[in-house]
Amino acid sequence: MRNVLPASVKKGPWTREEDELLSCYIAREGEGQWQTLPKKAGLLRCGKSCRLRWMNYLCPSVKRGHISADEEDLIIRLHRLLGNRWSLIAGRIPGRTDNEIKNYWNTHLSKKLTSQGIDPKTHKPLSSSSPNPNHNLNHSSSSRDQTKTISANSHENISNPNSINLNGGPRSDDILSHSPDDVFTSFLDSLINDEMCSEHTPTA
DNA sequence: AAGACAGGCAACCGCCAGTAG
DNA sequence: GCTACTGGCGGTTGCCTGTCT
Repeated sequence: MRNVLPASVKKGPWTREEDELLSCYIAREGEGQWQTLPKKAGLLRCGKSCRLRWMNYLCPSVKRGHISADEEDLIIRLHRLLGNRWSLIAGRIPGRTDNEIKNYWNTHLSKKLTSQGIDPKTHKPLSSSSPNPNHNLNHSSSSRDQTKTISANSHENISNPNSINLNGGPRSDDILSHSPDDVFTSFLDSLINDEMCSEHTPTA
């Protein structure tokens, strides 16, 4: 049986007391063990709810408040590269959570792009409806598939360094000496750099 | 002043991948 | 190899608040 919660489990907005209980417990015991955490911390919440609350609101590294123009620009660029991979996008923007970015995209940026005549899904002009399958990542596939594609590419690059465009990106010997996560991070950096270069130096 | 409406955001839900037994 | 469990993710919902009529 999965997701069978006791009838007493609480839902809805968190109270200040609950926040304090959760924060104190994690400060004392650390993160993790989310399934058993609520009971140990004296909370009537499910583990998932505790994790979400911590990750999106209580974690000290979370930066709350207005998203700057630079951050907004970065979100748009990353979304163009990654699609709806909010956790990946959030990972590139310090202090911002996937949920916050997802909400900001859905409430602000998608409308902003639409008002500029840009399809927020494909980042192409709304007038040209035919998607280009070779443009960066394949937006027609599901977001999870996109992750697989990106990951597959990045791992392929480990075994075959010649297949990666290293212009401005990581050197092949760096790739081989780094963990897969580092490789992916470097790969993403190179994609972003390429993106910015191509935007400022249009090709013939 | 009050009801209707829309926008923003916190939180929930369901699915999937990884992993331990 | 199979099963159950856990953590993580993206999509979606629904409440709260501000604005409009």
